[in-house]
Amino acid sequence: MTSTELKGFILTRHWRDAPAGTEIEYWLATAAGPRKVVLTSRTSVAFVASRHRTAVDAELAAMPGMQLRALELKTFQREAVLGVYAKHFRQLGRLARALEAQGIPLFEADVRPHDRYLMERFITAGVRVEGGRSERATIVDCKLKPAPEFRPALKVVSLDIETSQNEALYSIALDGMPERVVFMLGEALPMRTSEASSGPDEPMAFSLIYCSSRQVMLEKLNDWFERNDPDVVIGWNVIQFDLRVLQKTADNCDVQLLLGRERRPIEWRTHPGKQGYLFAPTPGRVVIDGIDALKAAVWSFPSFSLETVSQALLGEGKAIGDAYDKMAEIERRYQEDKPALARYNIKDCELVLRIFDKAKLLQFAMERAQATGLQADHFGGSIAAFSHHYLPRMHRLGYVAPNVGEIPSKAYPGGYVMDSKPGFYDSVVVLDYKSLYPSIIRTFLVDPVGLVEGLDAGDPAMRVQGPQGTVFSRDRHCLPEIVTTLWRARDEAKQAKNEPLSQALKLLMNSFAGVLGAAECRFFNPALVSAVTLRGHEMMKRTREFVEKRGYEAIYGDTDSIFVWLKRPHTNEAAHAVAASLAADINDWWARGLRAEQGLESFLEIEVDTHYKKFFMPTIRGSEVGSKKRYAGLSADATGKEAMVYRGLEMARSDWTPLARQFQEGLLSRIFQGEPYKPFVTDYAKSTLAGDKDALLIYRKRLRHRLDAYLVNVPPQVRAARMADEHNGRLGRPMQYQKGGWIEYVMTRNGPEPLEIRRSRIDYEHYLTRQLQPIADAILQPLGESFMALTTPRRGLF
DNA sequence: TAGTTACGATATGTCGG
DNA sequence: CGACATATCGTAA
Repeated sequence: MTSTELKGFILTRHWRDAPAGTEIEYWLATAAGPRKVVLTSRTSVAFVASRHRTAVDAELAAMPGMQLRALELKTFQREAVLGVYAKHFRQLGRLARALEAQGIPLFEADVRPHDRYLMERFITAGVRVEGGRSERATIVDCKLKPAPEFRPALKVVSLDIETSQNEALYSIALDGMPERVVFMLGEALPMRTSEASSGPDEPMAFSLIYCSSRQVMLEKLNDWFERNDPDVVIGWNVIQFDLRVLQKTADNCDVQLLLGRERRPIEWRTHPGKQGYLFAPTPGRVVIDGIDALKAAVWSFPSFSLETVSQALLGEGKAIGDAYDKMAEIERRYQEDKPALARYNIKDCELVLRIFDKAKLLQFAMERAQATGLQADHFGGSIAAFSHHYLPRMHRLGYVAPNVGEIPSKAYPGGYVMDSKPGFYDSVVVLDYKSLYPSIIRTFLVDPVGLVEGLDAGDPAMRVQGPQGTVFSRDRHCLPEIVTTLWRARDEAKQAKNEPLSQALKLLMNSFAGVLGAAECRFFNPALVSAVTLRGHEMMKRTREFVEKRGYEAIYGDTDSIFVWLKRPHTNEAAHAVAASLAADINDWWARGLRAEQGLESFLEIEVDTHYKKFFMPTIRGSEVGSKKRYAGLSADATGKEAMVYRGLEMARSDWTPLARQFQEGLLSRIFQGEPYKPFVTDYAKSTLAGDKDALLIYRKRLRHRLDAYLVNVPPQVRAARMADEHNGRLGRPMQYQKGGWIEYVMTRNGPEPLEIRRSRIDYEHYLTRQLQPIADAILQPLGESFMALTTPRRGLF
């Protein structure tokens, strides 16, 4: 009964309506192992405008166990509200629907009990457990308090399966915990002498367990999970493939798949928007997919296949050819060499573990959960994270949250993109505003409640004028404080070299302006988000004036950055010094100006981003007008370290061929380094035509839609994919592209042909005029040259 | 278990000559 | 045939 202090990290959360009232369940990871926290008989609350009391009373007559109470709260329309208290959370949903039919909004009826409990106590992930009754690993009716710093060591298992091409389960591998194992369908083959002597003699560091049926495999899997009891399950596409196939297999052979704690099943959900995308809530365990986690942490790779990512991060893979070779090889090993299939299977588990380690994905997921208030395996969720932070603070200012859809959707401006001045330059420095939108929110007090309060702040001195006639309260707001807290936490994380936390906080802050512009967010308001973006426009224009008054020229800028041409070549040190002093002066100028003119404290902070010793800004193709979002440069950091930078150009785009990208890189680097470039152009074209670069001709494009959804026109990648799948059909192989995906093809004299069937001759003319010439001319024309002139042998020359 | 707008390039398909 | 609109992809921030 007397509890020593227990701290935990929330792994999963759940609610259910029990006879005595709503129950909330949290699974925690603690230093002493997993604990289940159950909070019983919880009352749920929603809000309704007091003027609808009669209508609400009429509805409640048929709903026992609900109560109304007048509260000191109001809506965004500044109407007084009643609290509606329900013994069962589901009653609130029913009431909301009944009232909606009468045009009466019920506010916050969609905030789920387990989230509500946490947010109102400022808990995100780390908790301290106080009081309650303990029985073994379960704690009932305790209190949870925030313990933001608590991070337990989590037990992680990496799971991977192998199947036939039709998803018939062959084997299951589990790695990362002491009991490393592969469950294999079938029985050990008697080993032939030749195999035993020629095969690799390595000892298997895992147990290979043969199972006589899939039913047995799944039962052994269930037992393994119960015995080893991991906190976290990781894998590669693990929910959409491995767990889905395991569940399907279990359903087909009439056995239960029980991977949750207490041998509970996965509670499958489908994504409301993304067709066919599954969620796999698993009681007590967090399921983290490596691909989703990398994307959430804004890693970028040419492809997110396990092979590509392990090559990029670990310098190692285990490729056995293309997808078709891979399937054939798995089939062969299953038939002829099961130990080899097992090794292959567990090797994937190991790669995933090492990728998680290398990219610190588990730390990122935990820090993100702590920062956002979302469950650790819930990626995306910007809107939910905003609500988690905003709702409790808003309640304390006396407001209830609006419902989604109160404000009609409307277009609003985004970032300001300056017209560029095209050409080649020496010494261009880039200054950029650090976390621009969060800094605007902090400085100009942009806030949903602030906008409501600004309407009738009696004292004009308590208002801040925003763009388009908006007015914000100077002292009643939430978002600026939330941003300030996160900003400080991020500075601390940086100091402590906690990169995952710093990254998580940055992403969270940057999502705040975005969600105010998302119609699915309850705080959506075009006026509010415009107040942020238009401030940004104004800042960019004023920054430009400042820079030009100093005698420099702004040649480009995008949203939060300004490209300043120093007008003559500077040494790297000199350029960095000029940039640093410009940045300091701009920051000082904002601070003094905002204080003097509006009495605001400036959190605007411009900083030196890059010095480009050499810089190239192209024109729009076939025009003299400077391009936007496309440029290249040779950067040098403060220590003098140089790097080529490409933004938006073909070099930065995965849908251009390697031929084109290598050409652009070769040409620009020669020009930037002051090396001869004309022979390069001539030779490159010549060797392309000679077939020396045939390995570089492959286009790789995504099919973003189902193959049968391309109706209006048929782009090359779709033509290639249709050919490939017809081919697969003829061979009796499964179709690869029907639901979209990635396709690789080359351009032949008979049009695009997928890699699966390359029979026609290469269309070199296409590669010359469509891949090399546009790139060459964009670069050469400012230099008074052209691709044609350099690649057409002139008459009379020889 | 839904953050955003701004921008550019190519290929396709239609229309009028 | 070229002018033009639009579909599609991928990217910057």
